[in-house]
Amino acid sequence: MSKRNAILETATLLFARSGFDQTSMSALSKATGVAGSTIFHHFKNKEDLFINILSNTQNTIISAFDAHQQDSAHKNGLEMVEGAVEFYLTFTLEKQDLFLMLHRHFPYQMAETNKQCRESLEAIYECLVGLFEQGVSLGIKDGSIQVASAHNTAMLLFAMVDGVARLNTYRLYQTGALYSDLIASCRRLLQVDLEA
Amino acid sequence: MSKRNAILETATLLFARSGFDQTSMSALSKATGVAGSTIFHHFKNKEDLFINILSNTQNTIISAFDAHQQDSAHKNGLEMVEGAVEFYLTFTLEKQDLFLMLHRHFPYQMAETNKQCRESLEAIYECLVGLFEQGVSLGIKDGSIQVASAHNTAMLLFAMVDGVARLNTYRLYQTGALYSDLIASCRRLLQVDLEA
DNA sequence: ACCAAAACCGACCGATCATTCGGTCGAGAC
DNA sequence: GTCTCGACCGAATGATCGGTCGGTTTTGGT
Repeated sequence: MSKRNAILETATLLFARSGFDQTSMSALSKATGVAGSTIFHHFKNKEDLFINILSNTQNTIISAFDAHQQDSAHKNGLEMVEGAVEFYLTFTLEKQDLFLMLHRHFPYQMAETNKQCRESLEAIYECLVGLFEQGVSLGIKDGSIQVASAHNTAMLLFAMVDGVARLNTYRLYQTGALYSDLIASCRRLLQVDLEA
Repeated sequence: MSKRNAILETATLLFARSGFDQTSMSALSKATGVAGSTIFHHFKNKEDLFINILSNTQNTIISAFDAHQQDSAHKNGLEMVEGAVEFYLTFTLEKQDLFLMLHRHFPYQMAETNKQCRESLEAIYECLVGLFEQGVSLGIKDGSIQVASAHNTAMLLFAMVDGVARLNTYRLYQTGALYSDLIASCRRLLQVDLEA
């Protein structure tokens, strides 16, 4: 692997586990096994390094979500949403470090001054919420879901599902036991009447 | 106000808005209007300062929640939960800085090495989730709520409500428009059948 | 009025921070 | 064979960090 990619990979891990400001460039250079100045040869500065990481993260997430949408089959919108919830939970476990990074505060702080950072974050969230929203919209059309607003409902679903994933990263609660209740709650939330 | 309290108040604001590591003691001393060493006269070190802030936060939140429980009247568990959701949203807006601080990552990071920090955070979350859980338990008894597990349901409710509040702090979405949908979603989530 | 204790301060410390600089090295172009 | 250029490195930079120290002021009890 090129040193540039090695730096990106190690930095992703360190930024996720320790945070942006808590990770020093010297710690990163040691962990990667390159000289400190080599990092600055490949990246303009520390912030630019993170922007590159975020851009990679964006690509990773978007292509994984696209792949899921093409692979998955569903007989109606409600089932599509349920599949999306399951996929999201599995994906956050699979890519724990990426979501640990996205659940931190520094990306959103940087987004307030850095345009590229904001654009990447918006693209990521548009992808995340978008998957839910597509399912909800489809469900409204085919009658499997009864809600007022597809977008607002998708946002609330996302807030709940991501909130559960986040409780995991904080290590205050074991949320594994919640997963089946979570799916059931989503179904209740989306349907006025249960048709067995 | 005593300088000690002035330091605590200013530090709460700075830690919330800029983060723990991003707030330097010299910046804090300037913002408070005291000498840098005065802070270390009142607090053992920077971490101890935050522990004191968190302890104050714990007291603030718990007494506000106790006051709400004593003041509010409700005819059944479902209404109690709805009142709790409304109260939580209002409270997070009222005490924006406190929740901005609690929505950051550094308290949970510190909790992994600092026992007092962990205990305070657990007490805070027990209070937050507890309010929802009491309502759900009551609702299960009086029949206004039909769910399997009071605790798990309360956790999911909390994850959703707090997730919406958090989206606000990230400034990626305007969540004000979500509030009425949020209440409606909670009601759907808690009831199998709607009885008008 | 006096004194001990607590509050407070400016100056200073070593460590660490992100970043820069001058230069070495090896691969590909001609 | 030599010229060029990007990858890479070790050492050094000034700034800033959390924290300490010795001494001064304020306060409250007697």
